[in-house]
Amino acid sequence: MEEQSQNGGWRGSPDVWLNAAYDALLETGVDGVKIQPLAKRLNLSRTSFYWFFKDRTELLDALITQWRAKNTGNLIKQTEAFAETVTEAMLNVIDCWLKPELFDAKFEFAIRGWSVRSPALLREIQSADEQRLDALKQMFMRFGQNERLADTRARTTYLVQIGYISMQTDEDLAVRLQRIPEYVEVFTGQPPAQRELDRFLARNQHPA
Amino acid sequence: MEEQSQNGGWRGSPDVWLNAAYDALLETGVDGVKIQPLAKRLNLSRTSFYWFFKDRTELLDALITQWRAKNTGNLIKQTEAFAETVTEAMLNVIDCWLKPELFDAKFEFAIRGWSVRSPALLREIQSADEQRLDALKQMFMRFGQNERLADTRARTTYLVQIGYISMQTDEDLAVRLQRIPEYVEVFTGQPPAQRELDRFLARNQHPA
DNA sequence: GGATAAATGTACACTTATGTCAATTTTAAG
DNA sequence: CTTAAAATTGACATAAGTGTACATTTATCC
Repeated sequence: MEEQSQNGGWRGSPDVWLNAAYDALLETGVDGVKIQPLAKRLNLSRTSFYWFFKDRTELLDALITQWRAKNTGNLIKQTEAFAETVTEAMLNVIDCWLKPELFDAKFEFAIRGWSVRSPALLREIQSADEQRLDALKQMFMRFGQNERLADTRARTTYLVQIGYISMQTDEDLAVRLQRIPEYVEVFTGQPPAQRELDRFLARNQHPA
Repeated sequence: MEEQSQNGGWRGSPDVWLNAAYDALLETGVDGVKIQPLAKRLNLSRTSFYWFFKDRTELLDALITQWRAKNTGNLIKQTEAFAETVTEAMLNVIDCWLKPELFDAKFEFAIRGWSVRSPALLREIQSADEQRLDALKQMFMRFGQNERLADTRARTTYLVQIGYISMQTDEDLAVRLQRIPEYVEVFTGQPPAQRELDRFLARNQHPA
């Protein structure tokens, strides 16, 4: 009785509209998130939307809430994961850029594009940036970097990822994995040990 | 007779509309570039726009043309500027991130946000990214880096900047100058010489 | 099977945008 | 002063979106 996703039942729900909004946000930016087009895609009457949400603003707020919940928490967790060396710690962080369940890059990009027109959202993003940068900086300092260099290394690590997202490159996993050893070397100042790379590849080479 | 920017003359011109469009693009993204609001800001009748441009699309195309002309050319020029060492070369590139006349970061950000909804524009941006990354890679290789590491250093340098733009941080010149020596070290793998920094600061410390 | 709540749909009123057309005003040139 | 080109404007037609009110359909609970 719990699962009733067959046909015939009610077609709409808050989640159905929210997921459609999420898709539209990623595909076309916040200005693509409009009730009328979403209704067309869902084959639902436009107005039945208002049974689940007060208005369009409430839907947009729900999107922001969803973003808030996901990306920042996981990244910080990865900076704190166990590691013997700074290169191993770096590889833990890089997991975020390869595992979609840890960090939703397209969502992140869409939210940033949206923030141009929403000062409130911009403030939220900048607070998230600060938290993430600080977590990375602490990580570098735990491995003996002085504060200024730790700060710059944190920024480099983080900004490369934000920049990568912003470039909207769509390379496959193999290509991206190739560059990892060099990135670790540039970000941390030293090359990763082979056994660290082996461990990293072992957990990242199953694309399914 | 050449300068007639007093009051009374014709108020509109292609440039007046294009500049207003540019401002709107930077402030609110491409969806803010609408004839009606622009007309209100310019205190002009909405319809007089059509005397200068065929339609909205032509205005948007003009914006893209403007972007194309500015950012890529200057960056590549800086990667090719004279330098004795890799750190000096890096400081030449960093000029782009500090001198608005060399690289318009906000414009770049707005264009990237726009490209989510314009496949043609996305292709243009990706071509620009390739050209810029290649120029940086060549620069690192001229100073003896092997190809793979040169590629990663080029990406790091470039992506940090794209990421920085995407963060929409608004730090003042002094704060940004402080971090430069560390960035040079991370990007190139070696710290810059003091006389190189002196030269760099000399040409970047006049904010006017 | 009938009441009831959940979900959907139709009709309406309103807003904001685009682009065309036919006047009208303004400037410069003869 | 006239005229013609350059620039501006208001009226019109159209499109796409928002949200409300009210009726209708669909499932569920007794």
